[in-house]
Amino acid sequence: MSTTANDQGRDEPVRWLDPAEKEAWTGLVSLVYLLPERLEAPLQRECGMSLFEYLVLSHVSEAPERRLRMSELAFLANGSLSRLSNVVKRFERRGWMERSPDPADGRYTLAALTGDGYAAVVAAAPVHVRAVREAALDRLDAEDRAALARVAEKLRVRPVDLA
Amino acid sequence: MSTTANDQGRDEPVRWLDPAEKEAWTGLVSLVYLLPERLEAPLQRECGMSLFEYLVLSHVSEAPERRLRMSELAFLANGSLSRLSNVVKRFERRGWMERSPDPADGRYTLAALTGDGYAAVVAAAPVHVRAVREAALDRLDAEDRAALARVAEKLRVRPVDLA
DNA sequence: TCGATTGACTTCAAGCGTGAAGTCAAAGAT
DNA sequence: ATCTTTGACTTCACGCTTGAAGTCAATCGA
Repeated sequence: MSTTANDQGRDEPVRWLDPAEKEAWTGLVSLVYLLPERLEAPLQRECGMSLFEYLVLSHVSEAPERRLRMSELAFLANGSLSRLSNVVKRFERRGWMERSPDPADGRYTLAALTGDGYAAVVAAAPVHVRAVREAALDRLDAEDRAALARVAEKLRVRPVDLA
Repeated sequence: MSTTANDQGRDEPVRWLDPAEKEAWTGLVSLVYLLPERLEAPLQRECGMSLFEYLVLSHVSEAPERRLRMSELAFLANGSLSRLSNVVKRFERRGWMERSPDPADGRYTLAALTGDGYAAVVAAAPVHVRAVREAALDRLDAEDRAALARVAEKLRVRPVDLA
């Protein structure tokens, strides 16, 4: 069913997409589906980790004392708490991360990088950056990149808004 | 590990991201992770289908005689053949699609919508369009939308390139 | 002081995607 | 005519995400 078809009935009329909107939308959908795989493949092949796993490790590596609260980390990595919890559990098994209650407030859990975890993300960073350049950044000019940042800012939703 | 950190060693020097590049990249990553869920939720809740499932049905509904070759459909929906095969198998079980060898060339499989399948996508279309508008299009101006289409064209990779 | 409430986080069963392995039709070579 | 090669597609085991259900710490009200 084309999203430019006629109103199919509902309380308020459906505002179908015009051609320019459809082009933008189709483009966005293709990015959403095709881009992750292109970022994942080199990371999986060369470092044995997914893009999400890389992002998690990367955010923690940049935090003070290389530790973050799980809720903050979930937000930074754009994932759910349950997804993050499963991922960090796997990292604990690999010896890459450790979890502990936050001394300041027991309701929070801190996730910290181990030495092995830090080494893994340091090794993966160049692979990731190379993939990011090849898949995206090097194919865009400054105007494109500015537009991406602008669009993302306008569309971004904080996980709290999903609750 | 920040993607703006120093070279960690490799054959050719790593071209770390500058601040503008990092902002664009961070924005793109958040789109890739957060957008699908916002499109999925209303479709799952109101129509019992995922975004990918909707896209598959939608493309077939727009094809001549509401039938397409699996390879073409996989391309249009931005998914792999094995993913599509699994999805269409589920659609067959629901009574929404049928598969048959292409009479013109037995190497190809045709996927066709049934009456029930067509009704399902017709019902889902307004839900999808509403979600697309709320999550993305209505938050962007014409310049943003043009930029999205342009960026997607530059980054788009056809599935054949992934082989 | 104590019970109720709220929010952070974990767990795990169910469902889905991936990708290697396999099947099959058509094309090409001999 | 027959065998080999190629490409389309399917299958299925494995691993991952989701989200409901549950646990636990801190806060609030009586």
